[in-house]
Amino acid sequence: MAKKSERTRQRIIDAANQLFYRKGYNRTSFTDVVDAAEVPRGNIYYYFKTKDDILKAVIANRLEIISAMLGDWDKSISQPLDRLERFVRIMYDSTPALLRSGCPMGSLTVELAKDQPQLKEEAKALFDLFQRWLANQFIDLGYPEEARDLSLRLLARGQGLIVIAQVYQDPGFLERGTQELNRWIEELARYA
Amino acid sequence: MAKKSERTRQRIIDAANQLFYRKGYNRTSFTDVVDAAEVPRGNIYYYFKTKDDILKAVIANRLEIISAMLGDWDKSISQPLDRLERFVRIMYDSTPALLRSGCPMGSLTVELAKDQPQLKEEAKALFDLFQRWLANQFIDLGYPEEARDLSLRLLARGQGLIVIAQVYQDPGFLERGTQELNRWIEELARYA
DNA sequence: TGCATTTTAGGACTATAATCCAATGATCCA
DNA sequence: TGGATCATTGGATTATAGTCCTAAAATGCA
Repeated sequence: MAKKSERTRQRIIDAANQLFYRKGYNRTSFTDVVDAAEVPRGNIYYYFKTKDDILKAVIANRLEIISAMLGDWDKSISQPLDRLERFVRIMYDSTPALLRSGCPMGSLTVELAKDQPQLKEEAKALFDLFQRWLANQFIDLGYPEEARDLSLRLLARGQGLIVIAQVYQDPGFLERGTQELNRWIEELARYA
Repeated sequence: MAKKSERTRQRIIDAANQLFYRKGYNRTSFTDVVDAAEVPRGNIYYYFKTKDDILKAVIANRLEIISAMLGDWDKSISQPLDRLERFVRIMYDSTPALLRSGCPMGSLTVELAKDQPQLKEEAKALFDLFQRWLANQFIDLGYPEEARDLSLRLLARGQGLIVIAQVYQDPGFLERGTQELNRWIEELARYA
């Protein structure tokens, strides 16, 4: 059982993940992470050489979780239309967190895109994962040519809804916005 | 002539404004600002007691500039449809900066919204300014009831376009997106 | 011109950041 | 069981952050 150390490592990742989301990457300090993870100060360095390494591990962890989720959806939901609506629903279901801290993927990428290009590329992988999955659904829906553009448009509308809902602390706006997204998707499905 | 000191103050604001936009607020240091403004280290404290004060001055400065711009548009453009399209066009015209550093208003507010609520409220004033102006145009267009919601939707779509265009470094996506916004606005105008 | 106020100037100060180390303790296979 | 590797620990280290102070220079008005 090399499990004890594996669990410590995961505790660090989980704590960092939460902090990066709630405070932002650059405003989260090593001290914040070791305190939240309840790991002695020096120990964290055994697992991660730099703060950037922690971020990479956090992103890798998110990628795994999201991959698993999308895989589940692929298994449990047969129609592309329903899958797309499932995607929209997760936004609606996350309303409280989104109002508090924004989109975990969007806010992180926007933060890093400013002047940390390598880290931004890491974060972009989260977008890529969703984007490819969404594009596949649009292909299945009968839009092979437009799939990529449609997926980007859906992502963009989601990002915009979240930003404005957060700025104005308006859950109703998010709700109406996601409903409109569903209408848009259904329309696409109808005229496929 | 109390002008010399006024110009120094403005130099500090301009330098901070650029840096906050390009690097983000929290990653910009006092040292960055004094270096860029070419003001001796200690002197900046004569003008601003804290970094937060600088941010407030930067936001106040942006508000002035944007107010003036919107005022100009009100004067020089008679139709609400044309005014709305002027708004959309400024996004398209700013493509290079948006791809590099995102939306000056959106990225700042998203950064501060995470855990600097007072500063986030300051930044929100930028959104309010645009939002109210946009709502007025939608009122003039014949949508008094829906004006606020329409203005938020337009802001949201803009924010989404910018985020995705930046993530994927895709000016074409921004161009197509703004064109679609224009179509949407024109449709609204047609069926008013 | 002389005095009071404004502005400049550079460095000092404290706090906190990230990183690293060296000693210690636990664990595991030969 | 014993030696080697893995893991823990707290503090040391260095850099940089934001803030502040005091003295000098410049400026503007009486």
